[in-house]
Amino acid sequence: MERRRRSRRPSGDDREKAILATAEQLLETRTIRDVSIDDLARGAGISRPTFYFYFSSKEAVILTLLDRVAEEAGQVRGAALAEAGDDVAALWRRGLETIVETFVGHRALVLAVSQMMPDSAELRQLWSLILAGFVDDVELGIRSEQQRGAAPGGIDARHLAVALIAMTERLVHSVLAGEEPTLGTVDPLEVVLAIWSRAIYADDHLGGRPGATGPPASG
Amino acid sequence: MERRRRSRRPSGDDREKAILATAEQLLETRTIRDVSIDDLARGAGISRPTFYFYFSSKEAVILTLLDRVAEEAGQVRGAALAEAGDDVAALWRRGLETIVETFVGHRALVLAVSQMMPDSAELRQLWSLILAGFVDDVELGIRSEQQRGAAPGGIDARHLAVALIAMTERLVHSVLAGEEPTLGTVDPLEVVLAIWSRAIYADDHLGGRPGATGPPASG
DNA sequence: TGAGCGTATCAACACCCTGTTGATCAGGCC
DNA sequence: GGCCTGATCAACAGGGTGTTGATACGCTCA
Repeated sequence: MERRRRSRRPSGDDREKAILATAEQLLETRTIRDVSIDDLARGAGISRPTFYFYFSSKEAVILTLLDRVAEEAGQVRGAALAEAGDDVAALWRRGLETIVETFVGHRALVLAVSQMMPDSAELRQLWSLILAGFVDDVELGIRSEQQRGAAPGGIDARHLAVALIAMTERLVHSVLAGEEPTLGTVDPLEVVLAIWSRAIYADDHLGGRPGATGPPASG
Repeated sequence: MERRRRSRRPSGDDREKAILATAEQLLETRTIRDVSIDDLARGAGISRPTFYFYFSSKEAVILTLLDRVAEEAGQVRGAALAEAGDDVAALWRRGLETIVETFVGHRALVLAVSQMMPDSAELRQLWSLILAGFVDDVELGIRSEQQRGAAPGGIDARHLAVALIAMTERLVHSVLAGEEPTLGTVDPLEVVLAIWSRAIYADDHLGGRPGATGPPASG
């Protein structure tokens, strides 16, 4: 691991970091829409045109920030899987905690990203990459449980995983944004986990086949 | 039902309609961000300042459009409940279809709303009102099934309802926006319904109590 | 009938934000 | 010492929002 850049610029690299730091800081108190490029520039001690020397747009700043999170998410995903042993229940819980933590641990950024997504194909793509990672893990877990007979089939593992991650994402986002309707004071994680459990392990009797009518009482 | 306004303006009322119609039309092909107030004005055959005579902002236009949907949603909710008889499975399916239809039937508007929500407290409020209506219905259904013993307890009906609506909302939105990861070619409604079924009727064994470890195989 | 009042309309303005241009400056290097 | 490259910014161009002040239309009431 030798250092790559021999000619370290006196300030250039620091300026970039300063911009990113300013962005993170300002996002703690304001919406991304309310943070102008001038704000970012001033915060980093430079003028607006100089900002453009480092980033091509506000979007690029957020993208860089999100890149970090994406990398972090990839790493913890692997770690969570390796960590827990045979305890399947603990493994699900740990996995869900990891996912939730990824969002909650970057509240300001996540909200900014969700606000800019409609305007940025690149952001959408990177975000969906992060989600896809989570979906892959959950899908794998479901498939594994289905194959060893612990979980019933009937729903495609992939579809189930996509839906469960969608639910989790939306619910966490609601909480982060303070939206209604709420789960109240309850830890969203517990609610989500309970539904994951039922969705993955229980059998369905409301299924797609027409004619299936009376719902059997399942104790 | 007598007409209220005796002095019907020669054009004023029509202008307002024209603006709303223009908005709906333009949203079919562009993002709300890409529709300027000037576009709306020109589309309605007026100048930009005149637009402000009818609406105070772009947000107000979307709000008016969403108001209609909110009313419509309230009406079909009642209808769906009254319609189906004893067939509980059909009732759930019908209810879910109603909800999904509300979103899908107004694709352009829904996408516009979701884009403006971060910037508009009023939009957030109205949107959450619509959602709350759906949540109430689902909660009622769950509670009813739990009380007659068809559905197990273990998850609070309200929380379950909130989470299921969140999942549905997010998933439908993904499809409307063409986001990844996708459910593929499958009808999202079937996937969602299957998960509703499991979440509402099956029992959980991954639950919150620590110590619960080995997942029992459920047939 | 014509003064008066609300409705409706818009040119022109003030403002803010983004992104670009072109000039400038500082330092390493040949 | 000349020159390229990195870095910087005043000034500009362009596009969007929301406001102001003047104006025109039509109805009503004296």
